[in-house]
Amino acid sequence: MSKLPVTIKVIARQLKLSISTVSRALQNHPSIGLRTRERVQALAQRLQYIPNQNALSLKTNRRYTLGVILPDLLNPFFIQALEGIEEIATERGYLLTICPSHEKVNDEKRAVRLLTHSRVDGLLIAVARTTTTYEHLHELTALEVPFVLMDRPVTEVKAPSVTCDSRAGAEALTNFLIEKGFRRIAHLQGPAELEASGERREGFLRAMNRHGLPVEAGYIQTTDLTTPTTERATRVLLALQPRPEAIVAFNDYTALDAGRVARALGLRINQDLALVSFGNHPMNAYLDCPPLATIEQHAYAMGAQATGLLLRLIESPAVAHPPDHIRLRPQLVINEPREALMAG
Amino acid sequence: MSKLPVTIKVIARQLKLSISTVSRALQNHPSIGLRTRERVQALAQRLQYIPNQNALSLKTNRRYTLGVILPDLLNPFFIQALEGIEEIATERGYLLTICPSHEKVNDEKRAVRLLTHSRVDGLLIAVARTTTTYEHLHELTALEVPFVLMDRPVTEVKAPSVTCDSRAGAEALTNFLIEKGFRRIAHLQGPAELEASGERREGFLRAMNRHGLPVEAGYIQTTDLTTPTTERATRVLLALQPRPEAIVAFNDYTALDAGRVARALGLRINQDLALVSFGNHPMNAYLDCPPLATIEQHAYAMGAQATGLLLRLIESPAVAHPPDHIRLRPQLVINEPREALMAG
DNA sequence: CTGTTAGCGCCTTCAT
DNA sequence: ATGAAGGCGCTAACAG
Repeated sequence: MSKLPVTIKVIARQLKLSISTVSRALQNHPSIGLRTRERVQALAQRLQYIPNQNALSLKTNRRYTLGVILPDLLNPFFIQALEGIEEIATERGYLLTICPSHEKVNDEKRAVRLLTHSRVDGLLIAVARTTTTYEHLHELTALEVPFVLMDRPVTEVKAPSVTCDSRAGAEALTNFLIEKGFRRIAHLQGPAELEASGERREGFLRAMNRHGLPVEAGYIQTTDLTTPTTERATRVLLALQPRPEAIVAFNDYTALDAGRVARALGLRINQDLALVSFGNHPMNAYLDCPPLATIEQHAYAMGAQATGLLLRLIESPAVAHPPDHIRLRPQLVINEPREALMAG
Repeated sequence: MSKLPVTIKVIARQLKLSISTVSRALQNHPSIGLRTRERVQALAQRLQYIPNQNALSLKTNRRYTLGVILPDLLNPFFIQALEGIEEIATERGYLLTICPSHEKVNDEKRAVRLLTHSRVDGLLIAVARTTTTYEHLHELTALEVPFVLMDRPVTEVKAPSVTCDSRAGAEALTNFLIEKGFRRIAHLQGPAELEASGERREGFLRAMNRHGLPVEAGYIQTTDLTTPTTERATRVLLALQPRPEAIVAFNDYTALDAGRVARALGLRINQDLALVSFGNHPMNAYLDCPPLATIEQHAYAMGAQATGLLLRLIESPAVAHPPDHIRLRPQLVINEPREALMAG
């Protein structure tokens, strides 16, 4: 019932030419007569000939496709990264096969396996939060499948990476608060399994130390990034004596959750309690009371650079690449209070 | 320099077996001796043999990959759809190749071409806002490439589709306002090129008519969905005499932009002016003043159902499929005022 | 200028 | 129970 596929063989038969002549004609090979070439191309056009990528790939071992493993598509950070990836990949003629890992190691391992089997030319991976064993990545190394790690650094794995310096970001946020005159600054840190949690805490502590400011007992609370936990942690912070004047939150969501709790307790945000955070979440633009400052981590640039790196690995495997580690400089973004806009 | 790939040929040579024996052994073909099978599988394991999907695809004409063309990845609606797609695709063993069209016809056409060439098994497409010619889709039909349209209905193209009944949604929103006691209700409609714009306006008008309510002159304003235009349109609406008591906005962003303008003019949201909208945007959960009500369009379900449909087309092409058109029932979501949470 | 041949990796008759 | 041969669609020497 289904139409038989149009191949160069079909074209050759119809034109009473050999298969190779047709092949060359389609590639504008110089040795083919103009006359013949035109006949071939005309028929190919008419028959809507489409070269079979599977056959080409079989020969060249190239799919012109990159595999992308991302932990969470609902997180705009990774979507922005994806956009950066897409920009470069498209520009270079590559397609993207995307696998969400849902922050689960198992899904991540499955994705690595599937993508390897499907013979993508290389992989871009932001490891899941729960990934603590790395055989699947070591296996990629063993198989010599090029891959680049993004966002979440994995010191244990020898592979190029593009990450953002969380420590510097946290330090910048804290400095910002200190310069604004805040002294009793607390930190809502992320879960231990995220390397970023430790880095941000370090940045926070460093800024405090450098300014000779003490971190009061209990001023560092932990959240697993779910709303209830963040709310609980915030209540703990705000019940401390003396009460913190400002909080460096793990990310924008954390800051919002904390802000809600604070207001429920009757505190005025940015007066009684200042909040700063990580992420520069697009939704901030729509909030009446976004975090006072937030850190832009350049997800887009991260994706783009990782893709550039990967394509270099793929397209010139001859060169011995010292495992590149690109470290992006985070950027402090100060959110203008909404009042400015109200005036307009 | 690069390791030569492990193929069944390599295994055969090492084991002094024929290629076909190895092939069969790996597939647990019954006619292979247990002893041989074990030796083959053991070596394959040790050598990290990975079957070459390109070779398989060449024979079977199956990539176990679906192409997905989405207009805008930064729009959570499409990401939710993507999650639905991914759920079903993964469950059925398919990978996804994703191409953003950035709401541009040209990117969309390019994507269709690339995906067709790469021989994906089928396509899921939400057409770009600017798509008004459909040769690229008709071509898919001609090539007998299975595809399913999502979200944005294209009456001109004969293909299965999964969409959400925008008209019913707008009607529900308007009814909600009327039941709340609002009478002077305005509408901020979307751009003409979106079929959804017309549908939502119709739903709005129908609800008004059914309740015998007039739509005052100028009570329908248009926005291209950018913030400045929405702000301008809102100013126009709010300058009208009599001033609208409520606005049915095209989507949540529109409602937020409108709300900001209203407050800048000194109006109290949900008292002097009620706002309802489309989208059930996740950010609503973090807003102090989300739209009073919004329409959930079941992006996730849409993606999942479209994928189910597509896989049916792919896996049983024999059956003559009457072009299915699944129409999802939109759902009215009433946003609780934030005060409730403040109490907690 | 064009045709013949071989081969990419794998599966699948058909022989043995 | 195993091997040999052909073919999926295409390209690229190698012949003429």
